[in-house]
Parts: sequence; C-alpha cells; structure tokens
Amino acid sequence: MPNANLSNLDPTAEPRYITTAIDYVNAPPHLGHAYEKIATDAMARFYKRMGHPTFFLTGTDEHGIKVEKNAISKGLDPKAFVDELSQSFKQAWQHCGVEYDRFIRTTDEDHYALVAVLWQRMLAKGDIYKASYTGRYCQGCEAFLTDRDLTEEGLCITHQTAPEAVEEENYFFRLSKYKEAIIAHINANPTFIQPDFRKQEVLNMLENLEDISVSRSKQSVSWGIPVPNDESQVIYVWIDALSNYLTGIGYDGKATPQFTQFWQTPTGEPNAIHIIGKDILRFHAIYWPAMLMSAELLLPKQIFAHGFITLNEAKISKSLGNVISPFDLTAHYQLANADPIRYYLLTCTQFGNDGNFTAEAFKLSVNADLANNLGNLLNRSVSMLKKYFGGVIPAVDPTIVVSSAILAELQSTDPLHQKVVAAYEAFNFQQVAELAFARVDLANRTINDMEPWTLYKTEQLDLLAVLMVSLLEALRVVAVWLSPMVPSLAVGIWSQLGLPAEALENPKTTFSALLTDFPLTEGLVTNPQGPLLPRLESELAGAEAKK
RNA sequence: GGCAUUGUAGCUCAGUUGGUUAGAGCAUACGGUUCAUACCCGUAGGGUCGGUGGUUCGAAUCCACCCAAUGCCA
Repeated sequence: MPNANLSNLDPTAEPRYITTAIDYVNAPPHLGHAYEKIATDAMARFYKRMGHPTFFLTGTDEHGIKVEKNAISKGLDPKAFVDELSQSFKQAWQHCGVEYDRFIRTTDEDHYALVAVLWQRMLAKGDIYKASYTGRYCQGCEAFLTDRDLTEEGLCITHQTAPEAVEEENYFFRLSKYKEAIIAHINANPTFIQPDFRKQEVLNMLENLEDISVSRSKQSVSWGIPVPNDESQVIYVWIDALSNYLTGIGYDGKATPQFTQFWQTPTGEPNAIHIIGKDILRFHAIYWPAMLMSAELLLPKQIFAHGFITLNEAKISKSLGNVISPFDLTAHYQLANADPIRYYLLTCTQFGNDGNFTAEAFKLSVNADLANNLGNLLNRSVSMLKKYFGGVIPAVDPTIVVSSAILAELQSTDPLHQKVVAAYEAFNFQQVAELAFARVDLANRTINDMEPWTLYKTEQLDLLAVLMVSLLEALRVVAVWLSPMVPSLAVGIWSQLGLPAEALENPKTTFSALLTDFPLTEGLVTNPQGPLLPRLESELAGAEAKK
C-alpha cells in the first residue's frame, strides 16, 4: 500500500491533474478538437514519465438547447444522440493515441449528483439568488439562445434571424462578490493564467463584472440537469460544464482519497492544470475560480489557454466546409498511426499561439524531420549494424568512447536531458523537437565524418563497433525524449533496436528508468523492419473532397 | 474608443539582464558521400531586425511617437 505521506517527501511524486476542455457534442470531432487533446496527452505522458502521479481527464459537454434541437431534428432522444456523438470523440482520441484516465460525460450519473451538491452548497452560501433575466428568444427555435447558438453577428445559427429580448425568472450566481478575490489571486500567482499575455486580458475582463445567470426555465431548455428543489428550472452551462473537473477526479461532495490526492490536498497546494482554448478563458479564469471559492474548494494551479489551428489560414468551421478530421488525414496519407499529425500539430507553432495547417507544410515537416532525419538515421544505422555485425550489438572498447569527444557526446544524456525536461515543463514542444533533432543531426553528421563503410573496409572493427553503438544509443535516447509527443514512432524505434518496446509503450515507465534500465548491451539482437515512416508524397486533395 | 500582444532572411521562428561580423530549421543553388527512405553531409546567396526620433561609448534589445496585424473589453 503506497503511503500518501511518504510520497509527499519526494518532489517528483507531486501529483498532476491535467484536463482538456470538454467538447460540445454538436458535431463530430475535427482537427481543432484533436489539437487540444493531443497537446494535453503529450503533457500527461510527460508528467507520467517524470514520475508524477498523473490523472488526465477529457470528455464531452452534452446538455443544452442546441443538442436538444439537433436530436429532435434527427428523430432521436437527446441521450441517444449524445451517446453516439460522444462515442465518436472517444474513437477519435483512440485513433490519435490520446490516452486519458477518464472520459467524463456531463450526462454521467455521478456528474448529475455532484452538480446538485455543488448547487446546494453555493445556494447555502447565499451566492445563488433568483432574479429576472432578459434572454434572447428565437421564434423559430421556440427557445432561448445561448452564445453557442448565435452567429458572430448575433443571429440564430439555425434560422439566421435576430432573436428577441424576452424576460424570464432565473437563478443568478453572485460572481461580482468574488471580483476582488480573483484579482488578488491572479496577482499573487503569476503563472495562474498562461501564456502571460492572457493574464492582462483577464484582469481587463474583471473590470466590469456582473452576476451571471446560471439557470434557464424548463420551457426554454429541458435537456439539462434540473435545479434542486425547483422543477421549473434547469442548470445552465456554467455550473454544469465547469464542474466536470470535480466529478472527473472523483469528487462527490466528500473528500474521497482521489480527490484529496489530486485536488483538495492537505497542504493546500493546487495540482489541477486546465488546458483550454483561448475562447473559453473567461469562464475558466473568472467564473470557475469564483464558483470554487463559493464552494470553498481549492483553485486550479494553472489555466493554459492555447490558440487555434487554422486550415490554410481559415478558421475551421462547418459553414466554411473545411472541416477535416484526424481520420481524414491518416486515411489520405495512408498513415499507420496519427503520430505524424501529432508531431505537426505540436511543432507547427509555439503552444499558446495559433497554428496553421497546410498540406504543404505538413508534408515538408513530416518528411524532413520524421522520415528523412530520424527515420532514415534509424534505417541506415540498423542496416549497417546488420551488414557489419550481423545485426547484433557488438562488444565495445570503453576507452575509445572516452577518447572521442563526438562519440561521448552521442552517448550522453546530460545536459540535453535537463533541457528537454525544461522544454516540456514550459509546454514548449517546438523546443523539445529542436533538442531531440540536434542529437539526430549530430548522429547523421558523425556518420558522414567517420565513414563507417571505410572503417569496415579497412578493418578498424573496434572503432566501428563503438561508432555503431553510439549511433544506436543516440536513437534509443531520442525515442525516449520524443515518446510523449510521438508514442508510436518511439515504440517503433525501440522495437527495431531490439529493446523491450512494452517498457516504452507503458506511459508510467519513467524517463530515468528508460534511460538507465534498458541499455544496448553486447549480444542484443536488433530487429530491422525497413523505413520507420514512409515519406509523404501525395497532395491533400482538399477537405471538401474528403468530406 | 480602452487595455494588451505581435511585427527579425522566401516560410516558421530563436535572440537571455543593451556589447564582438544578427542566429536555427525548412525552402533555393552548387559541391561531396554511398551505409540509408532520390537519403545524408558541406558551402553559398538572401535580412537597412515595421517606421521615425531619442537615451547610450554601443540597441533587434531601453524610451517616445507613428504604421500594420491580432486578441480581449466597451
């Protein structure tokens, strides 16, 4: 039995609770949804490799008028409708190698229970009160519209008409009460909101803060969690959706062990890291902390607002008809797995800024880095080992490594490993790749400089052996470093090196274990399997053609 | 209109507290190599660091103003 107190003594045992936003199940997942899940997955994998007890939550947001309308228009019960769509998100994440610890749905039973508990606690605190609300009512929908249901021009998406202002009685949350406390918290915790420039935006938003409506009448929206003790009202999106982070970590209103470990720690040290899109920063940086303060719970450690992925510089949207799914891309390029997509999305931009996907840039990036530099290095290295040493790791003379600075560097992990870790900690996937590929480049350069084919012909087998092992060692380590970003490719490298792929495949095997416990020892039989990743030659025929 | 962010080679970006000839990757041209996925290695061209004016012995780096793009707020 692990002892919670003992584990607290080890800094690497500090828990990490990392979450994505939950996606609204109105349409199937596309590249934009995938971007956030992949980045969060890479971070979760990184934390696990660092030895942190880590919990990675993602899921779907399933209530609201839009889902209700869509279900009805398809002749489906809302639950049946969301069951299907939610499933499509799960499948997409499996396809993308996104390995979450829980997939939460706002229609989950335990979530209904927690939302009711939370509501009553906020109510008891005096933070929820009834008042009249002026909503935007659409005649066509026969319902009040939310921000989600409106176009950028403020028109109803389904009917393209302007909604009329109608008054109804709703419950309100005393958001304004927490204004000063939130400002103080943001100022006292400089990394609470990331990237830095978003912090000022939030402080700006806080200047004019009003209470928010947190319920709707049942006549306007029936598909939602009912307000406790008031059958006429349904809980509106904020409390329902944001509290998924509490349900997801096993909170039921009482201090469960999991909740105590990952959220409400005895030390008061927060662990939760919310990865969200920049469009919902307001709700996470203001509404959510206020709700948590009201419920007297700890605030998250950090809220990271990432940018959007555009497609040929255009926003991905159904109305533009440029929606591409991860499935479309892997099918089109006949990819064995989604790692090339993961690699491109993670490195095409600094995490936090917007990124752009184009077929050309995708092809260049994947071919140059993954196929040419990395894949070809593996291929040429294991091929030479086969040719020169029958594919078996030879004995090496340790004095040769010491006397050759280049070979020593190829086999070293310090200080590069520390830099890789620092880059991950900073969500800087670009830099992780840059550092890993510096090692790949060094290996390729060394091959050219030392000409192993000449060493073979001139029978300098001792030096040749050290060179070959140094090259394979560089590959072994690069695979470890890149494994949070491109897990399948990393496993492919280890498998060709004859190393136990299942050790690398297991997200909980730590960096230190991977680096030290699985050396390339004399007699190890490698397993050449041809190119790690074929070069992408085909052009993306166009989103519309793929549908 | 208010508050911010960004503007560095064809493209994507690094440039720490101001200090030697402004860097990387990709792309382009030429050369080399042959173990390898027409790969890899090397060399070269290419930038008045958005503009103007200041501070300084010295500014991409600090200050002021202006221009452009973007985000949030109103």
